[in-house]
Amino acid sequence: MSGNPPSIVLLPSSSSISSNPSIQTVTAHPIVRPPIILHQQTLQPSSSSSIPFKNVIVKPYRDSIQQALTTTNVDVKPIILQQSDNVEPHQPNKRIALDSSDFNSSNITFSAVPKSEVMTVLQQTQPLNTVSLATMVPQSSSNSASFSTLRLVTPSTFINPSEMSTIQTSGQQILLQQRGNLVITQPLVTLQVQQDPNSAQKENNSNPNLFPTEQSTTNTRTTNVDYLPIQYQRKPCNCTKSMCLKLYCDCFANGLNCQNCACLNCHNDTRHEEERAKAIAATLERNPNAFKSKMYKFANTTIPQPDRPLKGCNCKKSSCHKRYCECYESRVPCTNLCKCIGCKNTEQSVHPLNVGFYRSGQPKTTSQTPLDQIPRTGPPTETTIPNNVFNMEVTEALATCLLVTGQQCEMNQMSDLESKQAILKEFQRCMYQIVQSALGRPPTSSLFD
DNA sequence: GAGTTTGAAACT
DNA sequence: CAGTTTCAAACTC
Ligand SMILES: [Zn+2]
Ligand SMILES: [Zn+2]
Ligand SMILES: [Zn+2]
Ligand SMILES: [Zn+2]
Ligand SMILES: [Zn+2]
Ligand SMILES: [Zn+2]
Repeated sequence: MSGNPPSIVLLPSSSSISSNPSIQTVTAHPIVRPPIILHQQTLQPSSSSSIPFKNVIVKPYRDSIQQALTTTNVDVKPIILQQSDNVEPHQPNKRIALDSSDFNSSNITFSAVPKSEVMTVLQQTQPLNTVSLATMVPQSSSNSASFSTLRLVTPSTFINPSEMSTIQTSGQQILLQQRGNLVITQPLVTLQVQQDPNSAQKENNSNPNLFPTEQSTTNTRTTNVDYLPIQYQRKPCNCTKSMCLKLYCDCFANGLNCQNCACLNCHNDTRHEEERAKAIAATLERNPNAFKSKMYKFANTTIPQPDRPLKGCNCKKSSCHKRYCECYESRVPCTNLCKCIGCKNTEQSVHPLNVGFYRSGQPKTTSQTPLDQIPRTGPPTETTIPNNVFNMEVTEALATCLLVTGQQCEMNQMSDLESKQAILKEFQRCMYQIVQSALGRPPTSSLFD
């Protein structure tokens, strides 16, 4: 309820930077595979064996800091602070009645662009239904648009310097650790083109992966990713025989050029555009839906993206409870389109925290998961926040902010310690914004400090 | 890290 | 279409 949707702008509290275009990229393969939250997380009392830390290397897609990720329409539901007497402590499949009846669609906006610009941009793009775009960010923190930092709602989860987010900036690399349901992933920096007839086809290395997705147009370069405006593809492929020009290759399947991949004989790069184009055409001919999101996975789109899966799985041995299953991997329950045998991937079985993970602006769920049921290692809290707060989109935006901060640190030649502190602070700031938004709080409740 | 299992994509 | 092969990733040890 409550009339107008608040919007929250998350932008890196930029400090002074000088545009230093020459940054070299470290070529380490990102290890990113967002873990699926399981039900019976055995919460061992803080031991070595409890929730394992996984290292996630956040690595910039492109070198310079000139990146921005802007996302609109993130899911946010109005949420009432309340203690969690409502929920069974440890019942796995217990879900809270969800009434999707009325949700307050507030906006969260992450961006590496000064606030003012973001706003403008948003205004421009909104009608066009474009969500993300990349912009050059000069530097210049706008008029001290710094958001302040407050206390986090869940202090236990973060800011535990020694054990927690080991953030190291070394070279161009930021090493984070993942904990609980917070997954830091490589920030997306697929430049997602705006509808801009001219600039789209520039030769600046911006966006090599354009994909024609409409079957209508034979092979026109649609300058626009109609269906996949935001790409979550990060994982490097390891193809050896497909030349990364078949759907076997995830990079190709997601409309991306291979980058930082370990593939052999890869032709899925800008140097084989012609061949690649043919491959795309061939693939589309085989299956016109090929590059549409088969499952929900990449359904965070603005345009026609089908609201339901186009296709089901055919699992026979995995009970659809392994990541072999595309439905499970996409964190959606199996549907009647699936021809699986022995399926256990039901509405009930999907952990609430996984619901809508890959959906942008995923609004459906009003259910909450008490923080003490969120897998983590710290002590419980009485607060609850809506599910799906840390979906892929939000997480990615968060990661982008951190990355930008790290790069700024480098450019300013800050010491390691300073950098760590800065990034941690940025993390804190972002978290605060996210939580605020998750709680349905108005945006600007920021204070200067 | 090597070897196996799995199911989507490709092929016939 | 259906049946088979190929493929790269998920998984196991
Ligand atoms: Zn590949
Ligand atoms: Zn690749
Ligand atoms: Zn490749
Ligand atoms: Zn399945
Ligand atoms: Zn399924
Ligand atoms: Zn199934």
